[in-house]
Amino acid sequence: MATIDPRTRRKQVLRQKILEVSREILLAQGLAGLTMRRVAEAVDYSPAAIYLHFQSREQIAQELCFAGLRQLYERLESVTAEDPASRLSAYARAYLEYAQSDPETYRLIFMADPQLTKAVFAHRDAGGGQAALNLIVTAFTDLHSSLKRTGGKPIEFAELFWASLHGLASLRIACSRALTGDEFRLAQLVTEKITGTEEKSHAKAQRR
Amino acid sequence: MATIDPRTRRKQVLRQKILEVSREILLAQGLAGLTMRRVAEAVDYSPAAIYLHFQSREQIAQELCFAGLRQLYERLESVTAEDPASRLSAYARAYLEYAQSDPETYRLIFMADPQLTKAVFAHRDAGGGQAALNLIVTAFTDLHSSLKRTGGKPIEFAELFWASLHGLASLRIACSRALTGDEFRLAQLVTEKITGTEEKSHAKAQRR
DNA sequence: GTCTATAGGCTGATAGAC
DNA sequence: GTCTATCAGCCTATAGAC
Repeated sequence: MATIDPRTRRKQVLRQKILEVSREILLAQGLAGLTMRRVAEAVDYSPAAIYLHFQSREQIAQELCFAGLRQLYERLESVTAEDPASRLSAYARAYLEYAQSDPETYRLIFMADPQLTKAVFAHRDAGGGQAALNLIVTAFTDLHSSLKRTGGKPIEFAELFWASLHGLASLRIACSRALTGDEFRLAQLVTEKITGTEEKSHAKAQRR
Repeated sequence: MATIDPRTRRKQVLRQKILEVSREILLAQGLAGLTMRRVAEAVDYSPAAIYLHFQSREQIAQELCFAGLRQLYERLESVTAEDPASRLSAYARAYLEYAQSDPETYRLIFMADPQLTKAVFAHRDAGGGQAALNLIVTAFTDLHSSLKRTGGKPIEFAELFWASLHGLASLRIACSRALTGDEFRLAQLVTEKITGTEEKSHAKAQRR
């Protein structure tokens, strides 16, 4: 498995470098600014050389999405709170922090191009998308069993939670003026509402 | 005010027709497919003629956004329920129905291009964006006074409500597979959670 | 007002020399 | 592997004839 062949290695390094500069270009200029020519110029090769490592511009975009979803998953996975409600509260914060940290990748994954989004979600295993949602579903399962609730499936609550966070993140990205409130506060609020933990959270807010 | 001059009239008619075909092209091919050449071909004029009615492609896109926001506002405004919680429930449905009825315009307004979104929200008066949010803010004001609640400002609840609906609508548009649940049901659920009217709504669900 | 023609760009992707 | 050169196409916007 370990490829020590220097030639293969150099190729992998260049491939990685292409992805790195692509992410920088994406961040600075958006998807429309991500052109093969610009990528080539940034890694100091000719445009044709890029095609030795990636089949198309589309494939570069897809790999950026996968990398982004992995990062998002890592942020969620690093949450350690045991109490399910606290865990969901931390997920909310982590989710918005990710979107804020790399808004253009977030936009690429969810907003830029429906074809791309569909392709990315089609082979979910390649990214952390499904894994991330699973974390949230598990938290709601834990929450409901701890509260002995019966109404509503955890997957529904998880999707609702996710949609709310996505709404906050994407409105902020699309137009910072759209929301006058702080999205972290709004996320905390919606988490309380969906988990039904308003009373507890006031004490928690004091502790902070 | 009434311009009966036939020349002016013909000009207005053509302008309107340009917007109509633009919306059709947008729906079929997305923003990238909306080019001056295609618009010109669809109205059977030369590309140059379009510039007599619109300064640029960007301006056409903006006017489509304004028209879309007006339509969204009309749908919300036609809601008549007096009880604030029921009104919000109906707003949720109307909002999702609008997004579903014209997904590419919805995408254009909120997802396609941050510059465009910012421009549209910058002169809000031109569209129904601010007016629509005001309806929701009013409903939350009514709700809170009827419930004699003190915690949280109505504008926060309104923005949260909006963001949740936008999250549902935009995830559905970006990737129909992303949400496994029915978004109307999820919207009903989040409305109940945010308004805190879960008990009532069960009775309501029966009545339907 | 409407046309033709065109300036002046940009793009993704490939063929073929080295 | 990497290059140069290029194909084949797209685009917005404008100048100037009619």
